Amino acid sequence: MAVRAIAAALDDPLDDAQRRPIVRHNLHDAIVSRVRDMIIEGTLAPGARIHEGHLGQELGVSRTPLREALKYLASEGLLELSPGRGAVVRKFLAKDVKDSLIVLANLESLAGELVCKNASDEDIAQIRKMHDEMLRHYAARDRLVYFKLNQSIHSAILRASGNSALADVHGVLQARLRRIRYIGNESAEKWAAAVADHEEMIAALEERNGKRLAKILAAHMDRTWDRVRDSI
Amino acid sequence: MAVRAIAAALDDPLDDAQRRPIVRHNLHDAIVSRVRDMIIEGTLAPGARIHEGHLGQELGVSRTPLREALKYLASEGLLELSPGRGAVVRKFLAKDVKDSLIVLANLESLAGELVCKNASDEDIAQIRKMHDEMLRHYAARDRLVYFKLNQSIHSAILRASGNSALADVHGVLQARLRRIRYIGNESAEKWAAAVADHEEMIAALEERNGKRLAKILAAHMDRTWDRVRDSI
DNA sequence: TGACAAAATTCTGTATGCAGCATATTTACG
DNA sequence: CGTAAATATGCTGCATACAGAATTTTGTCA
Repeated sequence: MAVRAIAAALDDPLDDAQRRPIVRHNLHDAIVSRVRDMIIEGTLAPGARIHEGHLGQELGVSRTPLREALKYLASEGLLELSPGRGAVVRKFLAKDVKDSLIVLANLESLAGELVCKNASDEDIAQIRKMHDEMLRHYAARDRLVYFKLNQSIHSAILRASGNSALADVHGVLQARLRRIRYIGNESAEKWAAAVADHEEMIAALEERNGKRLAKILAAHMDRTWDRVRDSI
Repeated sequence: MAVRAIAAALDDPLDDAQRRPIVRHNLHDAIVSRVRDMIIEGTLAPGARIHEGHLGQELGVSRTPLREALKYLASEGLLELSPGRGAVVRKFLAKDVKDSLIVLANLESLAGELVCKNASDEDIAQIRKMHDEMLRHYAARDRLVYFKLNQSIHSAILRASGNSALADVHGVLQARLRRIRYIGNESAEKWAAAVADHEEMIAALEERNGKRLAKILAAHMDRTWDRVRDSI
């Protein structure tokens, strides 16, 4: 199921360094995750044409399952297919990014209201745990792990909202922007502001104040635009 | 690009009777549209397992491009992939439908505000044209053409909003629900109420009253739930 | 030297074949 | 006669091979 695959990848977005070899069972999912990560990390640069032969060799798989994975990713919007010319890594223009952030703000806002209604206490505790861990990595200025936890928190909120369609489309948009948000350098103040947003978030969530959480999430997304606009 | 393919299919959702043969150029898109239509029309029933050999033979293509199309549709959420067992037409539970409608209401609401700001006069004139034609087919009680135009109007509003990410995710959710909305029988009164909604819609659009249009679209989507809930 | 045309190369698109797994059927046994 | 094991069948997953389109290279002429 699409949702699961996306959700799984969201939990483990940017694995550092070199990759474990492709697993033998469920090759499709493995290739999809790997290529998705390569796009997000920039190994496959935006606008770059994908050479099926080379990439297949690099991953140690033949062209057939690789092509299937490429079609899958094209449907997610990470690749574009031009007939006769194969797949190209999609370039996101500034407008695409801004448009996506507007939609994300809306979706997260809705999720904020729902999660306060529908989340179990364990869900919230789990999110709080991630939040605390994220704070530790903020204190250590460990940007990569911070980023991964940040994404995981947002995904967890969406999942805990109980609306899988919502989590699904959110996952697609979040995946599209992950690279840009990752490379988007934020100054110390902006980073601090983002952390402050998260503090408010978790507070609103724990008091199950849907309206407030929705507002914070939307505003948080608005500020994200300021953080990434220069890196597009 | 995913968006284009979806948008194209939205314009021509349920072509009646027998199909033109698969075109030779751009086989991928052709197969994707055809299989998507077969799912929407119910030729491929929800829960049904897809037999690659048979379906390929029926469409006159080999398994390779067919499998690629199946992965693509799985990413759209119309199919589910289970390793070793191939693709199965996704079953939408009542909750899935309701969840999707909630998200759709939100997205269309946002689109309503945007379209009043961003649409060109020609865009609006075009939508008005579709609306008038839809009314003629309502008068003739031609449910199929009415349905197609209805869907096209919603898609056109989304496209005219100028936010492609928004139109994109809307397209995915709309595609998932198309079959259910199509078979959802509405009584004469409910159908009339839907038409009345559309009248209000077009009025709000023409006076570019974003708030009003957003409200109408959201309410329209809420009522859709009543129309389809029994047919799930 | 630059531009155009033709040939050669490379890459994509599709079909086919085979291995392995899942399922259906048969057979053996309680 | 029912249940479980064993066998047989069928289907999916993957690799490879080939045809045709796209691109690059080479050659020729102005």
